[in-house]
Amino acid sequence: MKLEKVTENGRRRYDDACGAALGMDYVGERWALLLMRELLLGPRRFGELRSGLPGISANVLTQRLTGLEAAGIVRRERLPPPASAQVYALTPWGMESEPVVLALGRWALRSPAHDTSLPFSRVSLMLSLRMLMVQERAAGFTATVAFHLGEERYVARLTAGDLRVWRGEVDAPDAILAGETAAFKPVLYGGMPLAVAEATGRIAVAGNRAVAERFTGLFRLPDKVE
Amino acid sequence: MKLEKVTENGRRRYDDACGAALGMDYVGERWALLLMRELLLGPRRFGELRSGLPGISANVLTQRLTGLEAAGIVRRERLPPPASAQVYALTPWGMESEPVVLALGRWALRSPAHDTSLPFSRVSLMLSLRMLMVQERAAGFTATVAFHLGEERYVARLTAGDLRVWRGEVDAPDAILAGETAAFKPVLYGGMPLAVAEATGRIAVAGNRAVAERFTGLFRLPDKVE
DNA sequence: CTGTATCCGTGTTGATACTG
DNA sequence: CAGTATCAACACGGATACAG
Repeated sequence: MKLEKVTENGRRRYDDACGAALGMDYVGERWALLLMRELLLGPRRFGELRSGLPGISANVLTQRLTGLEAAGIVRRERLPPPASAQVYALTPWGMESEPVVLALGRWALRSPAHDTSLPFSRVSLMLSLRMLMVQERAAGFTATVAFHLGEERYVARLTAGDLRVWRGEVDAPDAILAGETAAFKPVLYGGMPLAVAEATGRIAVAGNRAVAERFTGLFRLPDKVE
Repeated sequence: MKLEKVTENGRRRYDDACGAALGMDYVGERWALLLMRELLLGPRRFGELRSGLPGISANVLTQRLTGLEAAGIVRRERLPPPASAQVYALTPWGMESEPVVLALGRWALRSPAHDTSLPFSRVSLMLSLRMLMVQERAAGFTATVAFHLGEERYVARLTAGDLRVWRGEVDAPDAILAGETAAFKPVLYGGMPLAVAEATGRIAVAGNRAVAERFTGLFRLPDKVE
């Protein structure tokens, strides 16, 4: 009987020199790529990861974190006192997986089966800015916009057509947008004017309103196929 | 008891509006992305797919083909008589997954665990040209090179920094390179001069030798991390 | 709160054998 | 060659219980 080769942990491998096959060895297990997605904007704690990955169970999350750490994609970090909590972060190579996540998202969103009403993590929302910005609309526009999503704070900075996004604070943003994740979906991807979301109280706008409105109009959900 | 939602076929979904999650619903199942890879250079028959996917079993291949067809990624086509055989092809949207495969490969090949001695399908070799061409080396170079890999024929055409690759024939290529897949790996990615592979009889060169040598030097395996 | 270690029901996977 | 049927192994998710 021919035995299939498995990894040290007993998982299945493809045994193929092709980079795509090796890539699927790493990210093809259930939850692995989404876990990496949740870390692309900065380190997260165990509980934060669980919140961003609805449906994952604690034991599976632990297994994935262990496996990705062994692969050199994730690293455990201990925050300095007094926080002194453990967080999980992507290694530099793990961070380089961002183009994979963005390309996969751009492609899949053209599926006729895409359902925008499904839940959407905060990281997904902020990552979608980089995934779905329309380059031509961004030409010649420079702006720093702070997003306050519930308790979490993110920053998006557009400079010379290059959009950077990270979790954290920023001094003197041009505008601040505050609201829950779901409130941003119609504004960024459904053609709803920012003023409407503001009038209904779902998004609060501070700072330069013109910048806020232009910024929120930079993005487009790709057309569906068929 | 809370029931988890599943697809029509009973498979697990992520139920996440994020494009990356939807993408993993489609390509995250074992073998799915590699199957798509095998179709990126043109339609293939059932048996050709099995050859390019060492280790897949017939029933799983059937399941994946059925699933990808239902998702609108793969299409069954019947060749016109006298061939009259059935082949599987990517739909236009399925073809758009190429950037995902290329990005995944570029990222994963930087893994310290990448093993170049593993098997490598013909499609993988030809796709690696698009995956790993160094743009700067291609500047100002125009060439059409035919690859004869065993029984199969591929064409790579470089024009204005843009490399196209497809399975098929071409009239009057600048050069023809003939050999087995394994013979090309050291030449394209191991720094072996084409002349050496030729001297050992592993690759036969016809046509413009200078074009052949410059062309084979356009590619580079990314540096490994750590 | 942050995990780890169980057990268990279920579905997915893949090897083998088999049919058209 | 193309695909189906069967069956065994195991990965997954849920539900605990439990440790630091």
